[in-house]
Amino acid sequence: MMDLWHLHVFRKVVEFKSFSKAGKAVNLSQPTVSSHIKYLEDHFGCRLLDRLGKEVLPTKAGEMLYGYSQKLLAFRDEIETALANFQGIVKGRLAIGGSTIPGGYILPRLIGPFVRDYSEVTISIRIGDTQSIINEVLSGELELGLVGASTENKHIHQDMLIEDEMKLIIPYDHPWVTIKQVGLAQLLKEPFIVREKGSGTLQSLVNSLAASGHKLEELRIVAEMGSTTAVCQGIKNRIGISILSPIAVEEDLKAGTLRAISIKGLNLKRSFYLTQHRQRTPSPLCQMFIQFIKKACLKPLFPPTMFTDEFHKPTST
Amino acid sequence: MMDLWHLHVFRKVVEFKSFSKAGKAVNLSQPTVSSHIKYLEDHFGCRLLDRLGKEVLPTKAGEMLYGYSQKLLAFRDEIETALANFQGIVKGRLAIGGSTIPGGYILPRLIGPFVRDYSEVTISIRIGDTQSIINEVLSGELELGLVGASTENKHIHQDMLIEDEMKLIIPYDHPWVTIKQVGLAQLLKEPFIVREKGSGTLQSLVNSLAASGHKLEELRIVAEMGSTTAVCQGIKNRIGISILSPIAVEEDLKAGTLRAISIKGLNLKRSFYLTQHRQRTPSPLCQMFIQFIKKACLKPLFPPTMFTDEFHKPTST
DNA sequence: TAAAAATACTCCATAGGTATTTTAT
DNA sequence: ATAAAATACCTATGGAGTATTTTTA
Repeated sequence: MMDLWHLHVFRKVVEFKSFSKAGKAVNLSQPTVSSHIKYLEDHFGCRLLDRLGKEVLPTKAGEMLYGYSQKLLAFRDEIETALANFQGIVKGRLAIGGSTIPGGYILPRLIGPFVRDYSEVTISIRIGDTQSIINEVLSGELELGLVGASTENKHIHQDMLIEDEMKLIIPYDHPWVTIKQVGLAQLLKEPFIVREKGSGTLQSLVNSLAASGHKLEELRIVAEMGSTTAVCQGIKNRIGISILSPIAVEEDLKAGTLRAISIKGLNLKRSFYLTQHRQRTPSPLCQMFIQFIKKACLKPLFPPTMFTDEFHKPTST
Repeated sequence: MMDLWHLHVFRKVVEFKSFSKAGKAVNLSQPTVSSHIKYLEDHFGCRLLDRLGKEVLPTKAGEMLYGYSQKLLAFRDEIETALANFQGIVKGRLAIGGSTIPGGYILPRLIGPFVRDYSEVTISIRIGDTQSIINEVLSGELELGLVGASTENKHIHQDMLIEDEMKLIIPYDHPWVTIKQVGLAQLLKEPFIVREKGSGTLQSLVNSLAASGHKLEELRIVAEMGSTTAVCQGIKNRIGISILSPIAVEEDLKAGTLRAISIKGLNLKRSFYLTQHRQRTPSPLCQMFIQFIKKACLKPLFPPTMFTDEFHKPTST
């Protein structure tokens, strides 16, 4: 089969008008060059070079092949450089998926500095429930996910990125705003709003309760809402209180319209995991992004003071 | 060095999503396919295919390479077909040179049927003296020439194409029009016009005279003209008579304004030769043209009756 | 005669094969 | 347990070398 090496040698012969000079140029002996040219001439079934003794000149067919060779070899070089560049260069589109909290609050905050540093990058964030995000990572539609722990799929690799501790969220004028910690027993009597079944937030709550030996049914559930925002509105309208991630209600906590307090005897910590396909090789862009956000998550995204009274003092700047 | 074969195998793996299926498709064993892919991955320094067990899918880099491979291999195929077609196909431009008579009268008549048969052909005729035509054939500017015999250049191959017999050309009212043959002795007394020095026509005349033991100076030369047309005008204006190729004055012979007669004791035959570079491979187009005009010259181009009285009778159609 | 391509031959690097192991479903 | 890729190892083709002959300026 004709290959690029033959054409490369041929090209050199045309350029040097000599077999032996071309041979020197590509570190081949003159007889080897002869055999390459012979191969091509046999392959195409026609003479490509006229050996005039003094110099070697291409025939019409040789001229055609020379022109084509130039283009073909130039294109080969283009491929080489394109792939070489691709190695290091952070460029192109990165599709990330996130469940509600990561997709709605964490990722939007993380990608800001990244896209500022790498202007040729487009990050696409897709929000969905943990399971559908994981499915899309499996299928390859998404290269990366940021979700809660998955059901241990063999093809999924997860790496803990960030810890989140849910809090009891109450209106600013709720009687408990002055209390430092509420007991679990007290909570069970309060009207309570939950996220819909299947949501990560509800799942985390169920897990936490179970860890303390309780069940969801023991709560006085007065409403079930389809989104964090809806729950939030429910709280503000005094329908009930709920357990949410402070990250999701940061605005209201800052504004003072909602307050976050801890519950004694209930571990509400949960983690979000960087989620990748175990076998698929991440693109350099993806690798760079992972590196970037891991570093970014070393310094806390959300100031620890956010949930203290200190945090609610008017800012001086 | 990366070659097209690697890319071809790689492409098949991507398409079949399998090393072994790809191997079958290109008649290679699965381990051989493995080694090809390994070569490419080493060459580019990155993983190109993710082996997911169930199927094999390209990485981002693999996708890039696949796209490029398609183009590169398509271009390779284009080259193959282009050169394959070039073999048989009569197409393109053919540069031919001719000295005065062939370039001005013979070739224009010959190429007519050829360009009619091969519509994608352009014939370019360059007229010049024999020596410059031969030089251009040597340099490759012209692929073919039609000229008188050359000075036996080693690199020139000549092949007799057509014979021409020069005649004494006289005005229609010249006293000799009724005579069948003029003797050489009579000719020497007549006012005579010659072509300029260096012209093929003059050279032929000198040669013919020499063959009969005469010299040019014995003629009563009254004028020297730079072209056949000029000589012709000179004859019509009774400046003198001349020896020319009847081919060049065909129109006047037909119209009866000039007459052509033979000269006893003077062999005025000369030949025109197809002239090629001995080492250079002629293009298929050139080969085809040569074949064509050789066949065309078997039937006389100029009717033998042209120089008889019969010829001058009014045509009935 | 000198210089360059073609030819003859020799050799070894490697493409490709078979057999087997490893890995993943 | 099965199917597919990786690995190990072997073989043989042909790419590339040296030496020589042929060709041509």
